[in-house]
Amino acid sequence: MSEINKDSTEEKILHAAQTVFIQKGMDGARMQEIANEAKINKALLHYYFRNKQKLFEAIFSKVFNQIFPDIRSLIFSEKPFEERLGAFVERYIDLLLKNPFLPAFILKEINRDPDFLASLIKKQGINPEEILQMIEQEMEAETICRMDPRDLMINILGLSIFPFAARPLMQMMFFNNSKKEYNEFLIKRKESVKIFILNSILVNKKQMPGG
Amino acid sequence: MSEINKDSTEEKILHAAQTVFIQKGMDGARMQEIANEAKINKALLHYYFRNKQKLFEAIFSKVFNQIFPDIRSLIFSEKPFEERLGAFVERYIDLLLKNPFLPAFILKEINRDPDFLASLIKKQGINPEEILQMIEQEMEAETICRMDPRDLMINILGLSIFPFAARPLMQMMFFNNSKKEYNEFLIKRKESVKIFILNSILVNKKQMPGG
DNA sequence: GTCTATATGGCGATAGAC
DNA sequence: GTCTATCGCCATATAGAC
Repeated sequence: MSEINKDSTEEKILHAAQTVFIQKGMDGARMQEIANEAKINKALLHYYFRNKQKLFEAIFSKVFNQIFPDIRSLIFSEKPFEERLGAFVERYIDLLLKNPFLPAFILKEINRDPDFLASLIKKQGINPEEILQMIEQEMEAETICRMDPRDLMINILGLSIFPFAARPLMQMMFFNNSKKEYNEFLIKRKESVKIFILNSILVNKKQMPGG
Repeated sequence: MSEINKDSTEEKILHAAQTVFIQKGMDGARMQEIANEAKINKALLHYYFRNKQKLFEAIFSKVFNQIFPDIRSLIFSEKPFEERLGAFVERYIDLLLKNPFLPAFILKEINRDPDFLASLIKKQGINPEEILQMIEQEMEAETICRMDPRDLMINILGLSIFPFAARPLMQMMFFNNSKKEYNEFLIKRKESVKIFILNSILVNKKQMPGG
């Protein structure tokens, strides 16, 4: 029981590795830089994680499971669909605001090892099929427009994630490269994305920005 | 006049470098691999482009200018806004279908060198301000909902680009990792994204998937 | 467990013949 | 312009003292 220490060397390594890997990616990261960040010796990295690949996988799965949090509780509550969808968008963008580099990191590394990615998805409790079916039920009940549920899912994710993943370019093109303005813009998107989606899928209602 | 040869060594290098850089990124790419791909010697790469960074920049600007084609002609035609927007989405997704790895590549490398990115944007004829103003005029004329024009632009780009950038994950989660099905899905999105956006922004009209 | 020192290999880059 | 050979560095990884 005594070795459960949040400031343990292993924890320090994991924290440092996450910082460096997220900014530089697997290829760009250097073991020395991670060791510096953790304020330990480089050899210790190998003592704890054998090699760079293993350390990277530890970080990637950690981060991956973090960005796909248990959505189910939000998605499958008793509230009306639009409320659940709104809550999901808000919570998701909030998560990204707290971890703004995750999207670029995930997208960057998603191609590296498809098998590893597949294993992570399986380990994860989330069942995409289940969510798609739920969306289909809503369409059946005609509370939302009929469309491919996968389109809707990917639209929701894209609208939430893209502004983070493409931040440097978007900020430069549309915000005079002002970090402050772009941050405010991202916060406002918790509302505007919600409205944009609901406007598109709600049947027979037109929700306006002000109301 | 005689040295304008499309099969020149320089062309072969550029083509090979694009293939490798797009798949592996700057950090992951190896000069040797590019040389193999071009079926030339590694030393020739340095003879033509001095170093890896310069070669990468040549590829990145080439690709960058390719993915930001002269949008103006489409955006600023005489046709009604919804038609122009629809045409833009279609043409943009078509471009991505022909170059499916560009989005991931661009997003991956967008953080590397902000100054270089800025210089590319400036060199490019596109003036984002001009497009935003045009969108604002449409809102003024009440042909589309009032909202932050930058939101609309980023929504359009995100909805078009994200399914390509996040392909491995989306394909695995929602399409049983079927490449064929995902390709068909992407093609259908030329229509569904258009509908999704127009549904959301058109005032007093509700466009349905079938009509 | 943590360190110093070193092995080992790979990569970008150059020298120099042709 | 194109090649072979090689340099010099740097990054991962290991050996071994403490």
